Amino acid sequence: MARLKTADKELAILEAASRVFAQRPFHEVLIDSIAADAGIGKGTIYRYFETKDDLYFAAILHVLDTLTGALEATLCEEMTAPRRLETIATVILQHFWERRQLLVFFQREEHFPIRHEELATRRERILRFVQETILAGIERCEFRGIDARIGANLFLGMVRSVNLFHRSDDRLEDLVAELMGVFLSGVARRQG
Amino acid sequence: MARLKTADKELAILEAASRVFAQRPFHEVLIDSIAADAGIGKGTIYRYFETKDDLYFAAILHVLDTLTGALEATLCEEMTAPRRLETIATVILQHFWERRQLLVFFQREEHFPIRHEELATRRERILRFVQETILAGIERCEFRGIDARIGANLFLGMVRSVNLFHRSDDRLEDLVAELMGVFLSGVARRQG
DNA sequence: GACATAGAACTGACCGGTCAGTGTCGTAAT
DNA sequence: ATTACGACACTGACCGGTCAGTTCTATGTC
Repeated sequence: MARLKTADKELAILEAASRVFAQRPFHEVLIDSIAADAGIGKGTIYRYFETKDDLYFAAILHVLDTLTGALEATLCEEMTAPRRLETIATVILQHFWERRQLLVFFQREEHFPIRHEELATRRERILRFVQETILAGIERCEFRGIDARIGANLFLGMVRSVNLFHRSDDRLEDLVAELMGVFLSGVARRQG
Repeated sequence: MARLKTADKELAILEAASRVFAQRPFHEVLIDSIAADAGIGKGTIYRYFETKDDLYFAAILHVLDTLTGALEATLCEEMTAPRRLETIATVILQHFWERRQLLVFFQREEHFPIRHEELATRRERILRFVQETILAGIERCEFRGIDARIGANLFLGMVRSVNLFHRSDDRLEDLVAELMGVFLSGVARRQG
């Protein structure tokens, strides 16, 4: 293997780790598998990460940061609130579509109560994209006055759920459309 | 400890296991802790369950089955579709309110692809409560014509999310109300 | 007396983490 | 251009602790 710059190698390890950790629960993942996946020696991993826990944790942060980056890149332009939410949902799901196992990282925090703070910050950042969009929507009278924090969490809950139920022949855009339909209009039949 | 009938003891082990497994990830849970929590000897556990994996798995099924039972018990009487959904949300969240860590069991399935079938059946049963309610709602013209399967999953996604974001001073009924508001009416401001 | 249990003591597979040995690179002296 | 050297990244066989699972004895319980 060609020699990599340090930063590149760390990234390669993180990528490998998130691939492997996404597929099996922590205790079934061998450091050797991650090393193999990254195409490097086991010992090298320990030059970059103190322990298996550290690596796991760093992998989660890596995934969340990548997602945040993708969101930031897409959301810079001006849009209506509904359009913006649709974009968020699409970016999140697209980001995980091929490697959708990674989406479990969204949900695993509870198991690491010690580092909960650090993770909460990352989650918070993603949540805030949604929350601020909802707030803006309310101000611009596109949305009715709901609790933006709760609304944002409910929205992300729906996005997450897509990961659990979608079938291989479902098309991303259809699912997003259905999600947006429910979130914007609800399921109740309009009176009259 | 007083002698228990076999069935009772198996139940006691399952209760203890779900308590303990709910608090820490699999690899941090010692069989000894479960035995201690159940107030029985370690050896006895192995009279009822083959391996740690088996026990873990049985604990998940136990939790899901208990929930299903609670749902069945509550949903026997006739209700409107929205009322029925509200009841489902309340029962699920109430069921996990004090021991909400257990809800992670909902989400861990993916990591056990081997037994995925068995778990999928249990999940399916809970999903069906929602799905059938939605279908009935559509038939009775209480709901507009959405894809009931997708709708049910989105609904459960929201319910699940409540578990992740609620704060200690949030009141269950308020959260359910907000959830139902979004699911029934959406967040968009009604025109006119 | 037959059987279930507690729980301590035991065994050994397993795997996280280490480190001595092996490249690989940059530099500089010739 | 060639050689030599110091620094350090990398490797993977190996070590040692941990804990799932077993066994066994004392202690009930029926």
